This record gives sequence, C-alpha cells and structure tokens, in this order.
Amino acid sequence: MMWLAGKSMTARRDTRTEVLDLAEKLFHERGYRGFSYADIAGPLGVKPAAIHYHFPGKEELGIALIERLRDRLKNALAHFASHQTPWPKQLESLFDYYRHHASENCAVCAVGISAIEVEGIPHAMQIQVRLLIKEMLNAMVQILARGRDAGDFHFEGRAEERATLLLAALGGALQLQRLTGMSQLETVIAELQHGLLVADR
Amino acid sequence: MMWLAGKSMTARRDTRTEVLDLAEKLFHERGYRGFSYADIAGPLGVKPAAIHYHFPGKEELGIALIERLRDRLKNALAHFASHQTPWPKQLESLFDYYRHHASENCAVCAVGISAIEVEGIPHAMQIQVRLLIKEMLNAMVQILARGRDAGDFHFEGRAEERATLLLAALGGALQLQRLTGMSQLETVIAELQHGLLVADR
DNA sequence: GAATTATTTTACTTGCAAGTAAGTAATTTA
DNA sequence: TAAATTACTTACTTGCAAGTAAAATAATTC
Repeated sequence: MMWLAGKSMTARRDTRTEVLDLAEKLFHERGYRGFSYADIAGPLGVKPAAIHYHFPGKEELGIALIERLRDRLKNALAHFASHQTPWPKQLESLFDYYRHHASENCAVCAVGISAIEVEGIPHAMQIQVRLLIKEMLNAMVQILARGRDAGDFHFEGRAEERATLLLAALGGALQLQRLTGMSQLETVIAELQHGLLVADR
Repeated sequence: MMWLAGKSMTARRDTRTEVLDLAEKLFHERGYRGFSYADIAGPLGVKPAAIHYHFPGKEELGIALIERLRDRLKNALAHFASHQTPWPKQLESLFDYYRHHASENCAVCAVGISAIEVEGIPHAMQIQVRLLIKEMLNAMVQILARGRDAGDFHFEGRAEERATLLLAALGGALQLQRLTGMSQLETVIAELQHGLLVADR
C-alpha cells in the first residue's frame, strides 16, 4: 500500500472528493495558478460553477488540498509509530513517496511548487504550506536521528542538517527529472542512501 | 565580481535591456506566469505596449531571458578556462551563484521555476530551458571530474551522479529557504562541500 | 531641415479565469 | 406531502493579461 500517495480506496462517488483529487493532481502537474475551475469541471462532467458550491473560492480549494496532504503525512507517521516500522523502512517509504510523484505524470512535490508560487498564492494557503514543510522536515529529522541512534544509519553532523539535504535533494531531483526526462531521482536516492548507510567513520 | 549574476555595469539606458533585467528578476521571483507586461512597464515608466515593440510576444521575452542565462554560463566557463581557475574556486563560484539567488528577494533558480511551469511555458522556451539545465549539469560534471583528477575533490562513484546530487540539492535548498526563511542553502552547501572535501575513502 | 527610422503611446480587441445570483431538479426531513 | 436542503446549471459580471493597429513623438541621417 502506497504511503502518502493519496486516493482513498473507498469509491465514494463524492464530487467534493473528486474535485479535490483532480485539483491535487493538477496542482502537482502545473502549480496553483496552472489550473482553472474549468480544468476540473470538464473531466468531472460538471460545470465550473459547481466547484464553487463545494469550495467558495479557489483559496479554500487550495487550503483543503494542502490540509489533506498534511493529514496524509500525519496518518503515515501515526501508522509508522503504531506499527513500530523500522527506520530504514520509513526512509524507504519516503523515497517511495517521491517515486510516486515521479511516476505520475512526472509531478513535482508541493514544496517545490509552493516555493515558486509563494508570492502568488493566498496567504492562508502559504501558512498551510509552511506547516506542511515544517512537518516533513520534522519527520525526516526524527527518522534520521532515531535511525542513527538505533544503529541503522551512519552519518556525521546534526540530523537537522542531513534532513535538510535530503528534502532539498529529493525535491530538486524531481524537478531535474521532469525537465530532462532522465532518472535523476533514482540517482539522487542512491547517492543519499549511500551517504547514510556507508559510514564515513 | 559576481559570477553568473547578471546586470552589466555599463549603464546603457537601453529599454530592451531594462525590460529583460526586470523580466528576469520577476521570473526568478514569481515564475513565467507570475508577471505581466504591466508589471514590467510600470516600474520602467513606460506603457505595456512598449514592451511589444522590443519583444513581439511574451514567448520571445521568455526565450531571450533564458538565452541570456545560458550566455552568462558560457561566458563564465570561458573565463574559468582562460584563467585556469582552480576547480574548488569554480565550485565556490557556483555556490555563490545560488547564494546570490537567495539574497535577491529569496529568488529560486530558473531550473526549479521551469520544472514547475514546464507544461505552461511556450515550447521554444522549454527547449532553451532544457539546454540550460544540460549545460549546467555538464559544467558541474566537468568541475567535479577534473577536480577529482587534480586531487581537489574526493568522492566515490561517477561525477555525473554527484553533479546531479549537487544541482538537485542546491535548487531544492533555495526553495526550502524561500518557504521557511531559514538558511537551508548554507546548510546544504556545507553538507555538499563536506562530502566532496572529506574523502570517505 | 526634410525625410527616414526608432521608439512609444492611445485606444482598442480578444480571451480566459474567478466569482455571483437566480433558478431547477432531486432528495431528505418533518 | 409540503417544506427544506442538497447539488447542481444557466447566465451573467468583473477584471486582468496578451496582443494589435494606428497615431504621435523623438532621434538620426542625408
């Protein structure tokens, strides 16, 4: 089962959810300003104004979208905690999350998109995005720090700094990959993994 | 003197150049779709239609913008070659390039922006962006490979892969930094530098 | 200094995205 | 079963960004 990948399995035929699903996909593919209500309404077989019924404005749609991403992260972390998932496995799940992005129309992650558009998105959405990124960073720091304590990872310096490197490199790799069509994500994952598993003493 | 940083020192009072300068700044701050002709015309004290005289369409403006970035990279590399700049110094210049982006309104680099907007920018501009990124990657590979041969850098694996990691991490760090307001770029630079200077045998 | 060329403005058109208001059909609830 | 609620549609308005054509102004050249 895919980690933070989205799409609940219960086919609820719920327009609101379908709007959110499509908006999320388009957001990852084109950014917040890159899709319109018509882009969502069309494929769903409804009129653009129908979107306004579920989300009064695009801002609400954007916020709901990021909140759902945050929810998924929270749930995934709760799942890891309750199942005592080994740290390397948690890290691998994180890599899989980026792989999933890469496979779906070569999407890039929300952090990258939001960084580009940050001046152009509604303020309340900016706040959500900053929370998301903070939570992702925290999660990564935890995995690395605890994993090192457990003897699973080996690296020098503070976990915060290594976590920053990981998040930056993974996000950047998705973007390189989208532009070049090459498999930079796997390259970067391999480099990062090597840096964590092979101790440099 | 700043490496690929832009802005010629000769104050030529040339509208075309000023348009290009402002467009580049806005592009780095908000992306291609994030600025309009009015955003450029206003500060320049000119009407939007004047831009069309110099650049018939936004597409031409976008292409000229990326071509100029490519030119600067080419010139910088030529300068390094003719001055036999040491490889660590070249790498440092590259870091400075990203630092410059970070300092100027927390801009992000063209690669990141283009990756997000790639579906929404004109095709001819996509081609330019792909050339730019290819040239940056090539440059990075050369610096790392030659620098390792010269004994300046120490790392395992292929230079191509390490170069990919560097470009991905630097671009990603700029984006993290813009969103969090923290100094992720320096963190990532330090991590990357450590990985190149301290051999892991 | 007249003619030419370069640059810019004025005054449009087109198109699209967001949002609104009123209305309708189907479903639920009292 | 009448009233209310849900989930829409139709038909608009507003605003902005891009682009165009023609006229006006400034700079050059002959």
